[in-house]
Amino acid sequence: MDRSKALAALAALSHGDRLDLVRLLVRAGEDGLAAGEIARQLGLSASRLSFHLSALEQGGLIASRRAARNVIYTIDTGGLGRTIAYLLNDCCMDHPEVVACCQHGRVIETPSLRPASGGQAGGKAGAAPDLTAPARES
Amino acid sequence: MDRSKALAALAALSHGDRLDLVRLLVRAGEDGLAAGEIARQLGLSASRLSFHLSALEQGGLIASRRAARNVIYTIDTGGLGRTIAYLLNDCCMDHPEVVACCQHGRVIETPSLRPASGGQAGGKAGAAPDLTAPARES
DNA sequence: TCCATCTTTCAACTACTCATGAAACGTTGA
DNA sequence: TCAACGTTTCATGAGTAGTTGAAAGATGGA
Repeated sequence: MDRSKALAALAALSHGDRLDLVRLLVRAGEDGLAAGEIARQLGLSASRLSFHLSALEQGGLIASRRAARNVIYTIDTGGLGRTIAYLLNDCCMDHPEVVACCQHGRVIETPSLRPASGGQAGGKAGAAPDLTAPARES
Repeated sequence: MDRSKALAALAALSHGDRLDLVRLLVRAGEDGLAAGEIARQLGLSASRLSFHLSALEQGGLIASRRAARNVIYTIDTGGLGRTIAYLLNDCCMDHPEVVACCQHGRVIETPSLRPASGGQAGGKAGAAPDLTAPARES
């Protein structure tokens, strides 16, 4: 992932409404949600939502497809993952403490989430040392 | 990590100069770098650097300490890790594909995951997410 | 104490992002 | 083809971030 793309993605994520939007689309899974439905759930005007959606799409974080009269938006898990990977890999250069902190945030305390999937990526669990990891405070 | 803190951190990261600054401080490790040295290496004016530094400090991504005439800035690995963890955990809800992409991005070099569309998201697939499935093209 | 060095703060300006409502565009069904 | 619906784009104004140079604050050495 190149720098400008990562910057666009980060800029897109640094807004409360758009963070909510991402969360909503992650929950929605691959079915996605129509723009109107998103606007209803987040309480946004159509034009404002469209503005946010285009920011996220330009940042490579969501994708869209037309379905009849609706435009369905879905989360782009690849783009999201690459953005986070960019931070970890390119920016933080896999700094052990950052990675550990990150893993603790993920492994410990996984609340009752239901992103529609079975379980959370067991990826790597015990790998990380304690370090400073304040874990997430929720 | 609360939402407003995460937003401040993400906003701080969504600027090229500040991303370079983070990278520089990660490299510098816990010894950190003096503001003047940072300005020299990044080719920034003193006031502009100070502006960026305060944005990063406010976002909880760096810390500072005085050493004689210099102010030494160091990366806050905890803050950085918590920010990334917030994205993964709270926002993406540990979506298997995001996590996988993220892990691959770190270990290998971000394989060519299909951006959106194709995604066979763990959506409602039911079975455990095929974490190992996507990448691994080598 | 005075001066040199390093860093931050301030004021002014530009440019951009955000928010709002109206209009335009694309699609569907009659 | 026309009307209805869902969505995006446009025009406008307000607010905020970014940039620059000058001035002020903090520290150490003579």
